[in-house]
Amino acid sequence: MVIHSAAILVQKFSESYWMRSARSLSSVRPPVADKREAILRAATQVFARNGYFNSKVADIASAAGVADGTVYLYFKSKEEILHSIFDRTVDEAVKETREELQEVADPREKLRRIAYRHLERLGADRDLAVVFQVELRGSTKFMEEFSAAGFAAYLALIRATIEEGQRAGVFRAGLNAKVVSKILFGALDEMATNWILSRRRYKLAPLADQVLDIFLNGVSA
Amino acid sequence: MVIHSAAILVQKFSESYWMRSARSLSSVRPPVADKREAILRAATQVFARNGYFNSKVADIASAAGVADGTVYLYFKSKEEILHSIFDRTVDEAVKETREELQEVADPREKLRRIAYRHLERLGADRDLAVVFQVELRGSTKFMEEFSAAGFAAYLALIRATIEEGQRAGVFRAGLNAKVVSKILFGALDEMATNWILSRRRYKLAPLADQVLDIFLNGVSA
Amino acid sequence: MVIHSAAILVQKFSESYWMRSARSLSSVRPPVADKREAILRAATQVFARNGYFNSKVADIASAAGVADGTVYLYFKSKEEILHSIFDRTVDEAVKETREELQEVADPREKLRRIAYRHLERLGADRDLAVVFQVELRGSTKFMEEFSAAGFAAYLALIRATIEEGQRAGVFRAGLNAKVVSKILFGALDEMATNWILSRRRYKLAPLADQVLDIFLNGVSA
Amino acid sequence: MVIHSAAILVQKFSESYWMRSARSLSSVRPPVADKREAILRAATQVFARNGYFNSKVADIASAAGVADGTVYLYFKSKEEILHSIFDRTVDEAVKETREELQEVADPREKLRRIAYRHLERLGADRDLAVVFQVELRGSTKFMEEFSAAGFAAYLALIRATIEEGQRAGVFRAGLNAKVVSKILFGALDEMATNWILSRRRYKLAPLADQVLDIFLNGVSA
DNA sequence: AATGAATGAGCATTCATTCAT
DNA sequence: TATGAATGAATGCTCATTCAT
Repeated sequence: MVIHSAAILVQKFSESYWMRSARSLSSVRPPVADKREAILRAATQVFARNGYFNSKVADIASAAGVADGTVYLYFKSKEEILHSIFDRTVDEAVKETREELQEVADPREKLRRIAYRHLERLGADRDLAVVFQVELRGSTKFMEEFSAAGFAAYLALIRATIEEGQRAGVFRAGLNAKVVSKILFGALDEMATNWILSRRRYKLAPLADQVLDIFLNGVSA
Repeated sequence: MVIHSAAILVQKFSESYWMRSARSLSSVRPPVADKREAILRAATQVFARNGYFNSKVADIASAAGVADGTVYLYFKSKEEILHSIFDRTVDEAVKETREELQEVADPREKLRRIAYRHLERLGADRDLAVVFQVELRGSTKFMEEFSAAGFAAYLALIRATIEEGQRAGVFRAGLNAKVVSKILFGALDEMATNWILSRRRYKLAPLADQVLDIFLNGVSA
Repeated sequence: MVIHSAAILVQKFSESYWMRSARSLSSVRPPVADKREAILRAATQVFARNGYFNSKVADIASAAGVADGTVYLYFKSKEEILHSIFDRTVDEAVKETREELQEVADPREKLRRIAYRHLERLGADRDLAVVFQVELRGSTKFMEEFSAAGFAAYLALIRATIEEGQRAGVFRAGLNAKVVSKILFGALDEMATNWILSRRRYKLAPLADQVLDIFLNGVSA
Repeated sequence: MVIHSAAILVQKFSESYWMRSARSLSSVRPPVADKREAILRAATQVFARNGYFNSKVADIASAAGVADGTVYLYFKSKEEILHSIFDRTVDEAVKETREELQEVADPREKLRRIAYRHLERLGADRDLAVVFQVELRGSTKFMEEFSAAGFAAYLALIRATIEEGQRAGVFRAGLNAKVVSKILFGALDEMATNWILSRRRYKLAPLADQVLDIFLNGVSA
């Protein structure tokens, strides 16, 4: 009973973050993952709306519901947040695409899946799309670094599919698979960028068909 | 003789700056045009090397060989410099492309010219290419503004050629010319971006052939 | 007893900074109030010595013992600092004067108190006096804004006292109280300004007697 | 005849400023005086409307109808322009007041003339009044310098009249003439300042009567 | 882990003044 | 004398990052 009153006291404090976190470090620990996630999500939104350079870390923190300093417990710098958004998304896309490709055999169908999912992904989250199509482009250094990382893996998926098709005699053997894969990527990329910049609101993913129509026609043996 | 003395008088005055300046808009007083040009050139270089946001106006001024304040005699702001680089180049590209297209009749050949000149232009000035492929992309607002300006005119040239080819029965009539033109542009754009980001040094323009090979195959009737 | 253990728990937490801060707004966490005060004090000094326009925010910050950026945690701009100096002082003067006037009944004695305290206040802090007599005068906009604010309240005190004296038959009824109050204020103001500009060092407050001698003689019925 | 043709030639050039000025340096010379005057007038207006610190020399030049650089042919610096406005006006006021005082004998009437003319002068040129009542006050250094110059002479006129009145037994002998003269000046000064800051438009000069009513009553023997 | 007050480096822009013409 | 293009020193304010609590 008297203990109870103590418990009540404690319970009252238990609403404050530090008590919860003290309790959950070993067991639940949703805060950690949650906060990193929340910051990443908030940053995507803030970057998309204001542009990377015009976005303040304080804005991200506030949008994520954490204190300014907390951001630095999860990310080394503002730039690393941008990097992380890229990394997380590309890695996921690569993984997802890989799995999806295993379900299909026909190289043409594989490319169709890649293209469709590519646009579908971007079309599903406008803020993320803006970050990918606009904000991530504003830095040579950034693009250089990442063209060597996950992005290369993504392009490699396309390229491997092209080569597969060439070996299968479906695509013309004389084509440079590397260049060809960039052509497809560039075309899809342009669709995405235009979709973002357009004031009109339309579905992005269906454009994959038009792109593929021409592309496949163009590369077929 | 007395006339002579009058002539001398005049000759004497003809040395004063204001008389010379009337005579010499092109020779003696090139500073005006020259400085604007110099600043634009310097800015292209500085932006390409450091990125727009990391470039200081002082860097541009010093690279252009003028004082910091002088920059503001020719441009209202740092941003206007970036805009001017874009404007000048796109306007010129549109004009040049228009003229070139008049020399040819075959839509396929027209597209070939567009594509080749597109890559040739960027391949000829790496700094300018970096500004176009990287720095100009880092701002939604910027891209939105300009997609409606000179850039739209450039895309319209491609689109018009596509439509021309459709009317001539050279390209498939069922294709959406707008989308198709973006596909071509996107493919070329990706070639340019990859060229910039690559550490390897290769000729950019020749890639136009590979792009067109696939593209024309893809759209042909 | 068990209650006691609860109390202990609480006591344990009471050592953390956030609990202390709740308790110690006046003692442990004086930084907040202190820094604002320090900046205001430093600014008064810096403004008085260099003039408002020649004073750098960095000077104020350094004089206050804080970083440049800290100034902006307490004030929105350099101008707001000047405003705050004015506000704080006038508000206090009005309040103080009001209280003092309640202790007296005779309108003549009231004016004497006002005049004496007016000069005494300025005479007690030369830097503040300089800011008031010199720096605050250098802007029409500024003076217009404030003639409508606290300053009006101050002048109203004088005016009310005059009118009171008129009703009491002590001061001539025919006089325009508004103009009369400005005459007194103007005379005192000039004393203060001259005191500041003079290289001689003399007591300012005693001049109130000479001003009042003439003034009261002039307005008496 | 031939000479004539030379004369015609010369006449043609005579429209340019430098030839006119060459001719007129010895005789007409309106440009010099005119331009100095024009700049002073323009500066008064510009300072009054924007404040001294917010006024650009370029604004003054443009308002005066001369080139930026021309300003520096007549004044050493922006500050000297402000000084010159003060000097010119005070010197004139002192001279004018001196002359006016010689027409009168009665010290009371003399003060009346001083006060009336003081307010009349300021009331006649609002821009000049703003510069005097507001812009010139914003600098300790400035006020210090000038309290020792023409301004002192002006105050001395008032003081001398007071002393004259004391000797004549019209004003109380026990009063400190120096302080008394400042009281009068301060009262008038406040009238002027209030007139400027007020949005209401009323005649300034008539206020001299109310000021003098009280002042003379206050100092009379 | 979380907080947010404090820090201080960094920079675009202005504008008084100069000087070649 | 007049011009006005060019200069470059000067500074308020921002914001990523740190760190005491």
